[in-house]
Amino acid sequence: MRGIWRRGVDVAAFGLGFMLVRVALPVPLYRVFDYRLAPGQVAVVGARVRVPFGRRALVGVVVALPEPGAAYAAREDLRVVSDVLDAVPLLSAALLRLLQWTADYYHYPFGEVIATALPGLLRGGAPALFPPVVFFQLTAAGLGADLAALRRAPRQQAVLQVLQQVPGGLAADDARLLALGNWRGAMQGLVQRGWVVRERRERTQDTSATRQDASATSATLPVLNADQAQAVATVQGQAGHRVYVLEGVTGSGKTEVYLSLMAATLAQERQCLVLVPEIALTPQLLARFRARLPVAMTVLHSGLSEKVRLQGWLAARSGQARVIIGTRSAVFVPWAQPGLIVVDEEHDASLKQHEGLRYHARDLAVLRGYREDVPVVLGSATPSLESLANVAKGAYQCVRLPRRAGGARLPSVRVVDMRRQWHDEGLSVSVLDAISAHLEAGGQVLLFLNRRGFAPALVCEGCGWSAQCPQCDAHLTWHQRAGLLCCHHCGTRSAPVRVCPGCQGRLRPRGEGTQRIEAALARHFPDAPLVRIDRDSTQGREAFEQVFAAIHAQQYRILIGTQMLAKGHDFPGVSLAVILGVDQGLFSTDFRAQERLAQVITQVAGRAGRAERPGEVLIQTFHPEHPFLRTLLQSGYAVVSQDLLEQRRLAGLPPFAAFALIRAEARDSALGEQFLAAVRAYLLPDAQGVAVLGPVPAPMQRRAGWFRAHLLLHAPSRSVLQRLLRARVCEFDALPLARQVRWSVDIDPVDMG
DNA sequence: AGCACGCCGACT
DNA sequence: GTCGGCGTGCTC
Repeated sequence: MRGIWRRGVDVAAFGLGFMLVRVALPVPLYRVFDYRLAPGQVAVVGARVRVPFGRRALVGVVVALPEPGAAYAAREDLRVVSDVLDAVPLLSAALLRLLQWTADYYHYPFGEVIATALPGLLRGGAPALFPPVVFFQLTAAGLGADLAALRRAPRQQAVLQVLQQVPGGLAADDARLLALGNWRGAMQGLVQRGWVVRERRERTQDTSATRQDASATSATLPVLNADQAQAVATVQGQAGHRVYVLEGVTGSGKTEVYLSLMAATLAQERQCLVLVPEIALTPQLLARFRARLPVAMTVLHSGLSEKVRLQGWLAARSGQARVIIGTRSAVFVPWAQPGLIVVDEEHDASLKQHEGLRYHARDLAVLRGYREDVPVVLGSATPSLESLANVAKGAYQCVRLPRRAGGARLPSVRVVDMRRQWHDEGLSVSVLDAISAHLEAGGQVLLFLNRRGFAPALVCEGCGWSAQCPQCDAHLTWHQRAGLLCCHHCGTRSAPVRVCPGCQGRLRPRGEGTQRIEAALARHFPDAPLVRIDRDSTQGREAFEQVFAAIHAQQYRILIGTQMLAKGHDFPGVSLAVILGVDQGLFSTDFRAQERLAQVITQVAGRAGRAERPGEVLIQTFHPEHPFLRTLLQSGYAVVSQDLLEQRRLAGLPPFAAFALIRAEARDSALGEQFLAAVRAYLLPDAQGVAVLGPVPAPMQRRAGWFRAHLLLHAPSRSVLQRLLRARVCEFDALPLARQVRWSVDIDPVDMG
């Protein structure tokens, strides 16, 4: 045997042509595949390989090097690796183990888990190198050129000036160029003068995604108040892995605590990974970090171009990016020097992926922190019941910031009883009066309603008919601005119906969406500039940024919006927050509805009165006596969440039990349930301790033309549940009807719909 | 998932 | 007589 062995058994090299690699491929199959290496090929665990698979070629990742041993004789038929794409592991052994665990826990094919963890370009086989970039460099003539000669071409002058400061040349995506705005025309002019040459260059390090802010040349450490200092000391007092729940009321300065912990981590030459629930939260967090930490940072989320995403991913992997800010998929990003994981807004349901590999980024962050022995900080003003239960168990440690920073007071919260007063288009007199008082006092007013459109239904006055989605079991939402009926479940849009098709009666919008509230407010307060912020009004990220800048500049006095408005943003000028549409949350059948309602009320309420001005919060409801609302208002989230936890414990619901939801959908109404009946029959003989409930039609049975059904598995613990599912989910495909339905397994489902 | 093979209806 | 429907079988 003439194999080359480096790093123990991690390297397979040609010897007598019998080296094997075990490859995970991006196919929905619960297994891996063995291949032979051709003479001369070398592959390491974690490297990508291109292999023949059936009639096609696929890119997979080497996950093990099986010993040929005595079994080799039987394996001469193995196919041969076509290409080894990485000379060094693209994915470390530690990351592969995390991905393997993810595949096992969420019952998803390993190869597909790996594929979701890789940037698209790497998945497709692109080299793991920073993409070449266009460089601009001065010629000798350009170096000696006189700036004054360009007096009549100020843009060229500006570009030349920048280039003369950087003799090595500048990349087209360099911050110093981007800062000039529209520089391309001017650069072209300089190229034509013969002062600049344009060339493509390979690069070994990222020059854009990880760019560090030139202004933050030294760490400006935050000045912490006593609570913050205590929080930081608690986390720093213990080495290695621990999970901390940083429970900080809105305005208490959680970000300052993150910054402090990050600065200490960076000082130890380690990297920081910060996860946020939404893309929209990354720019402001990045800006705050950049202003304070003088290190290269990168952002990773699905809104980036493939090239930029690859750069960021590689920068994290190489250690060039010292801070990585990302949405949930960033939990899988490789890093060279693990240091600290922060999960911001850890209660947010967006951290759970709701299709494909249905992982929870917070839960995986905790596991990853454990595996890599780094602290994990879960931050929220309204921690999830899961995290609070872990605190109660002693598994996580709670660190509190109970006061607003800067001495700001918490807002006063009042319930407005809708039954006792006149209201207009969903706005009560009390609310209208309060808005007018706050506007007069110079404050901004924020109204929250988690429903887009003008009205959630269009109903006939005569016979009660209402416009229904042809694809879903749902009302169409009336969008007055666009003049369209829209389905919020499948995206169908249709021209409005003018009269009732049954009785020719008049149609009326029923209920309120943000557009209707906007229209009513515009009528009541014609002089107050108003802005609506929801998915319909604020498309694209720059639109979002611009609107927020305008709000900060007090260009708007009234803000009306959906959760887009409620998540994590600071509005220092807002003195009144009004929360509308809480009632459906009070009586929802979803066992998480009250937790979510408590979180959203607390989060929106936190938007009011952040500075010296005391804020006011109004909650409009037809059920002011509801015990949940009373407790929330009298005692706050901390008490309500403990109440809800106790209810969950008594009812045997998560986090005191483990759920898995098996979903199936088909074009034919009965197939999904029939398939799930087969799943049930398959599981039942070994389901001791696990309640198999259903199959039942999903709460909204038809959606986008698919009939949906569920099977709910309810176990006293995750391990009991996993014991049943292990080695069984991978057999579901062999059950009758499996090929005629779309099925999926959702472990720890967040959305039970 | 792809991509083949294989056996029954309406078309040049 | 073929083109083509999607059932089912396999992928190292």
